[in-house]
Amino acid sequence: MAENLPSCRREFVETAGRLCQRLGLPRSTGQIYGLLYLSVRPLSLDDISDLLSLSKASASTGTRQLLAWQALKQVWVPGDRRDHFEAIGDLGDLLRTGYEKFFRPKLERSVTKMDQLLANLEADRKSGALSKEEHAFCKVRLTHMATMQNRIQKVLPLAEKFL
Amino acid sequence: MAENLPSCRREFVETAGRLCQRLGLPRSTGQIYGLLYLSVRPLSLDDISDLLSLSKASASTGTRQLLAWQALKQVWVPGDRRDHFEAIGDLGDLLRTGYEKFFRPKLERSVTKMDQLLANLEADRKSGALSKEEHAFCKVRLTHMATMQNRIQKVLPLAEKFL
DNA sequence: TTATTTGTTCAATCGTAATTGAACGTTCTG
DNA sequence: CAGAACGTTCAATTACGATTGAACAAATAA
Repeated sequence: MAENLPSCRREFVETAGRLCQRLGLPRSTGQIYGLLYLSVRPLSLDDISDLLSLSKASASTGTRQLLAWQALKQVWVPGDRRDHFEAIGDLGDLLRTGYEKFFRPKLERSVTKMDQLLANLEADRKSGALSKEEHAFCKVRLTHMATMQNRIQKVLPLAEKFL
Repeated sequence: MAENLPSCRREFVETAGRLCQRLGLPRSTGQIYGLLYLSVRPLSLDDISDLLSLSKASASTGTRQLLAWQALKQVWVPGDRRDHFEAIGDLGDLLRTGYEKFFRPKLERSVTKMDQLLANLEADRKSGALSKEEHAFCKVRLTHMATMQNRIQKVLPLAEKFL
């Protein structure tokens, strides 16, 4: 069933799959997006699982994930009862959404975490778990890290706007 | 042997470990860096594996990895035959090095890959594997992706300088 | 020299998460 | 209505890579 893709699309699918894999995401998800990114017409779940030699279960979970990331949209194909999927081509939007949904919340949580750590540092000093010297050293290091966090939080939205 | 760390350091180690894990790197590597980042004095492999309840093998591979990333330096402690390790505190440098060693080569390879894909696209057109319509569509999509690559390549060095 | 300490390497183990097949509920069709 | 088509869910399997213990080599000490 599979392997009837033109070589450029096959290669693209493979590359997209490996990219996702390296980012810690399921390979199949990347393959699905790659397949649809170079597809003139929307594809059904069956098309996807056939062309990629994936189980329909994988195709289903993968497409739902991609829909949640707004990387795909569902389109209706007249005369076919099945769901069909189309890649959203604007990669800039995709990256922006990814930043908003994925990175930014994580960065904000990390700032909260840093506050906790600094509070903990003072508590440890008071309880005697840290000597004066240790306390001073840790404080320098942690505040350095905190300023780095702030810079990242400032520069990312700018970079994001540029894309 | 383990568990005699002040709570702020313990928490920091845990956080650093989880961060690395989420980035697709070994948790132990993050733990090691976290431990040393808040350590006033250099630690030996035995110290590390004791304090983190890790095998010496993990400590060894982790420290060597971190040395390669220039996240640690090796220091000599008089009167002790063992290697000792110290965290390099400048996180800006760490990120810059990480970009140079990790991201940039990958980005450059991705540009080469894109050239291959575009060449492949033409070949598929000539061989008839792609219709004129398909060829045009894929070309639009791939060139869009190529411009995105270029933008990323331009903005990252700037962001990097800001940190 | 032999014994001990130290660090690395490698096959085996373990944990985690992706993938699958089967069972399910729902919606359409005849 | 019965039956088929479609998509989802979930337990079981599988694949991958981090971690480990043991064997090893190199350097030191006795």
